[in-house]
Amino acid sequence: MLKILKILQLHVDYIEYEPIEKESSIYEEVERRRYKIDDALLILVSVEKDDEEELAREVVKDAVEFMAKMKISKLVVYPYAHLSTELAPPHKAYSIIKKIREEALKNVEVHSAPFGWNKRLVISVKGHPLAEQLRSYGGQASKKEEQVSKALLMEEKLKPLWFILTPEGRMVPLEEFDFTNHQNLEDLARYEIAKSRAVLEQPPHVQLMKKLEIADYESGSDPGNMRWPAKGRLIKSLLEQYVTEKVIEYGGIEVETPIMYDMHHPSLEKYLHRFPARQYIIKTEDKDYFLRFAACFGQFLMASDMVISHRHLPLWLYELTRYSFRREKSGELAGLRRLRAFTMPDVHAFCKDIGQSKNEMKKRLRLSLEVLEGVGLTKDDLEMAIRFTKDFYQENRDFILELVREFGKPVLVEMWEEKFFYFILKWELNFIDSQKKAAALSTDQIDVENSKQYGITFVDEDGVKKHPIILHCSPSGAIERLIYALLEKAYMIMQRGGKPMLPIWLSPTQIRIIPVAERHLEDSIRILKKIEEEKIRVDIDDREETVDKKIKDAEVEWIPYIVVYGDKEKEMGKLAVRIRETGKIEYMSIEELVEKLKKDIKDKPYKPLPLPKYLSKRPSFK
RNA sequence: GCCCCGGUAGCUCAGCGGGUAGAGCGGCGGCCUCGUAAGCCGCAGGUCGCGGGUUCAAACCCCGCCCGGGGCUCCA
Repeated sequence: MLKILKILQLHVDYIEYEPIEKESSIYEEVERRRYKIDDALLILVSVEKDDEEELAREVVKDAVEFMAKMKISKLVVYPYAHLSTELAPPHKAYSIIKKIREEALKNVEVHSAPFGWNKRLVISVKGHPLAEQLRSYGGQASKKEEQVSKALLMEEKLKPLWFILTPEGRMVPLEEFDFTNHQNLEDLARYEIAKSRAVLEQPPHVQLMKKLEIADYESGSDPGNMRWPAKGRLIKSLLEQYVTEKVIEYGGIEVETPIMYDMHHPSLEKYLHRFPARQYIIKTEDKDYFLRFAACFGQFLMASDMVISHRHLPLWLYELTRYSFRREKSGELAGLRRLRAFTMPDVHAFCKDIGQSKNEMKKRLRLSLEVLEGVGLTKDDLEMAIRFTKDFYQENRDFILELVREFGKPVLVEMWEEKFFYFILKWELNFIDSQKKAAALSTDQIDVENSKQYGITFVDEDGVKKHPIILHCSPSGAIERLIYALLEKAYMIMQRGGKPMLPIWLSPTQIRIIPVAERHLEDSIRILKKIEEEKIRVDIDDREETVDKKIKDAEVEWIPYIVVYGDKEKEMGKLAVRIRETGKIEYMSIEELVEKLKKDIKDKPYKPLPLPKYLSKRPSFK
């Protein structure tokens, strides 16, 4: 059994203590009053039985280094017995604490809380990730320092192994894989492991989302909560509808659940504590609530009240959350890539056993690939990552390989020695953006714990109540992130000299009609009405501007089809259609144009244009 | 949360060794009725992110805060 000196190290806004009464046979003389120290590093020291005095130097060295890094000038040494059940005798503890103080005094301003007293203690810990750390010193190596931060405790134990798994079934250690022709996969691996970044400019999609009037920041709200003007709302709404339709097509059952939950609900409390991310908290007179950060709670609470038979399984419950909230640290927010309020389609599959869950997972990967493809992202735009435990891999090699084959390209593998969250396997499809950053879109995972936590059961063939296995899948990832990916993709096309555009079914205006002169307006309106009847979003630039100007404005809006209508067309009985994709002008009848568009759109959802059809009547959201 | 960069007209930005604000685009008005990426002329429009300080004087210097970006950290 190795003994280590335990220290809880806290970066505090302030600490305030007041000696109340003597508590130990050994104590220091001290004036009984309130002591307050601002902006300091507080070390709560607990000395255990076999701790050595030499450790004091190490403790101080470590603290001083940290203080220099964080620009903290004051150190508060606070004897704190409560970190251990095997305390050293008071005289020994006191001498080690004195030693720490002496060592520290050589380098920094030291404040010492008195030893041997019961004290009233008030602290305010700063909110950054390094503000709270449990440190241990000593042990056999006498050096190995351990950094554990609350909910992430488990993660420390975990030493992931990285591989690339090819569709042929080769499991290649990362450093041995030849990334030629797999640039994006290499970028993903680097992003996941090395976390290398060297970008200074703002993500390109941010400028595009503003310019195209899709989304913008809203300073009147919390950062990471966007505003969505008409065109953005339309695109988002179409995507929401599309994903929902696809899930229902695959057998999903759509439900809706509340966006806020009781902080102290027994099932939720446990789950909440396993999540390091911070929540939005809503305080009311009698209770505190948190805003959901996923659809899980509502669906699990619902499922726990359902009467489910093995005959009903697999059962897919689906909800599209508008919104899910995560109060991400401010420095992590980025345009539409990472938000504090986001729209998340989430479909859970309740399965009878592992066999069934594997089967469902394969279907869901197919669903996800279909959804992303429908949105305009192909496998060339995506890289897959799979994470699983060693045990699961050894027992399920074939299954894992099937997933890789479905994707059809080598994938990044992260293998854990042991399970640490609630899932044993998880895959994601990642988009690599123009800055080489990876963002997860679709994902699915096998959860073997939560049905117990939430008391979700089904009655099996043998009449026994059992806990199902739960799959958590978002077939598209956050809708906002989908838009981010589309805009980043368009930007990359632009960089290569191509013309950026959105998929035609998502383009707010699909056809713009430009009358050459005022006398062509009447005919143009007739054409507009005819096209509109076919459920196509069409508008008309009736402003008093030159044709050139109107063309330019339509191009800047990425409108896929621009129709110029003047004397020539009137005479010919055909439309001059400028096609964005090819850059060519083709002559065709209204019917031919409609036909062409319908071919583009296929079975994708349609919504009418939520803006005035006459550009002269249309305000700008800029 | 910390470190770095930025915030000036609706938008994009210039001005910043201190001396009471500029351009282009957009908007409005007028002329032009126009043929596939910006027609011409004129006008209006600004608490210089917010608050405090230094100064005879602050967009400019100092402090605090807010918003955006990047990095660190993290991503259930």
